[in-house]
Amino acid sequence: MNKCLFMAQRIEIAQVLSQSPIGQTITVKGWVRAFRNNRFIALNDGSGPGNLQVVIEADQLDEELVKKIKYHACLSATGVLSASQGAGQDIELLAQEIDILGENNLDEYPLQPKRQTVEFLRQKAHFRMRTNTFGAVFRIRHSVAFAVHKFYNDNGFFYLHTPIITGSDAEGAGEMFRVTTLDPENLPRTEAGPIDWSADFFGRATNLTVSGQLQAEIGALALGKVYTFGPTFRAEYSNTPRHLAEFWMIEPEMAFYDIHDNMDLAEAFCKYLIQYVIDHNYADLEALDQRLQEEEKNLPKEKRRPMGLIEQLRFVTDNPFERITYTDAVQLLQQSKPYKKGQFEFPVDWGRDLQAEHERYLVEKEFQKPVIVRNYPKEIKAFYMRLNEDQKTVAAMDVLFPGIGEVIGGSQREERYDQLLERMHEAHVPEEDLWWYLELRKFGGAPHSGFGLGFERMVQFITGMSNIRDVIAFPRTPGSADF
RNA sequence: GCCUCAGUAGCUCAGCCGGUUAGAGCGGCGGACUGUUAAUCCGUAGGUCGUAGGUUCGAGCCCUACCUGAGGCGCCA
Repeated sequence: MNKCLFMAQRIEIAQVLSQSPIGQTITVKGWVRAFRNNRFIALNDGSGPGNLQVVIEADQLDEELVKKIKYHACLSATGVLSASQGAGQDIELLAQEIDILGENNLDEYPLQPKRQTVEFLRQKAHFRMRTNTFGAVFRIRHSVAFAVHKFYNDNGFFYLHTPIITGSDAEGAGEMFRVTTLDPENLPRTEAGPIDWSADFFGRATNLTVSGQLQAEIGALALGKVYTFGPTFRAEYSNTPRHLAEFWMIEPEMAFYDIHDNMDLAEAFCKYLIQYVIDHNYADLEALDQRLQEEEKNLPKEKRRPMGLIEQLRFVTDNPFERITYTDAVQLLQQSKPYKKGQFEFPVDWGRDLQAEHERYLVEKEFQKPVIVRNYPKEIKAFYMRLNEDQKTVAAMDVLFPGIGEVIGGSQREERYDQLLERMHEAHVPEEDLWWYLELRKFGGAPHSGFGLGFERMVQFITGMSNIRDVIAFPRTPGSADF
């Protein structure tokens, strides 16, 4: 833990616990997690999962002040750090001075010092970060975000900010949110009747981005290796524990990378993020691991996770991802037990997309580790993916993780002008909208690849949180945009 | 968007076959407590049973619609 220069006359509890400056007089500030026996305060300031025990002499403090030491009240404590006489902790602060910084009214405060459901806490998003679980989740989320930048910076990538408002709606990545300043009560019309978007702010119809990929390709074909990391918006009515209307996505794009280079990068990237959290947030992981184990105690064995959280993370970093082609995956599925027993709800045929149940079988039963499926039929994939020599498949790849499914989708891009144009026509993508995308191929194009990683899905996997709404501070989902 | 399940005190839940005044634990409030670890002990308050209709002598319980939440599916990251 580095010393912070901007400490506002206090020392952070994470630093106290890691350095144990016994004998020194220090000031800590934080929120009360428990007040026991009129004497012991468990104080947490969010700097880490650990609490500092603050010991008071109640008869030496003002009675009114002691009454204000309540659950989740905020206070400042100054005293001498000492070895603890109690069994539960090594050190404690013998307080000489206590200042209440923010009182709490427990009569109306919704949180309680006990296990509360994530569904309840989600409705109290302004308080939930004060709990052990969400504190751990959001410290880890920060670490993953930081590790993203560190990984790419250390590997020679340039961070490219792609636009959040975009005029292109030709990407086919889902329904978009319209951005407009027009008055919905009084929309300008052309003489023929439709809405006149040329009268809108940008002189054209605009939307929130569903992907920065097409713009990232511009960067890759000039800077070599770039990545984007920003918010992404999908106006899909997706009501699942794995979807958000507003989420964060990381999209690296690399010149001269083929599909295999792309898969190598994707695997190394996933492993790096996980390893970074193991190295920097181990105590938070332990807390989440323990929470999951307690939660699963009451479940029947077959519903429990096959591994503990940390065990599973290590398993992913220590083993190569399985790599198979779509064609092999279909064969494997057709030879599988659930297929033969008719246990799959959806058919498995070459040319159909793999369903969630099929992906789960591959990842959780067949291989029991992350799987990268590549070379999908061109009909079920996007127009910009590179056509393979068989003329039937494209150089697409999906990285599938246990529990959360697809965490990465990517491809080698079609760099051949004529091929791309043909695919655009087949997919009914208007070429006049993407004239610049086509020109990239016309003027000094290059083979290149890239992928998109769903940031929250990765955080979900690393923290073990089962609902994606619990790994983003303020989730946006259909019908819900509170806070 | 489709399907399934749930909604009873602040939270988590029980409530039999439709039958008197709806219960528990935790939390809150009042008090005790100087070595506690989700502290403990004593006392106490707290409910329009999601909403609106309906069936019935009688509805927390049955029926219909709606709202909210969760899970599954589709779409995907």
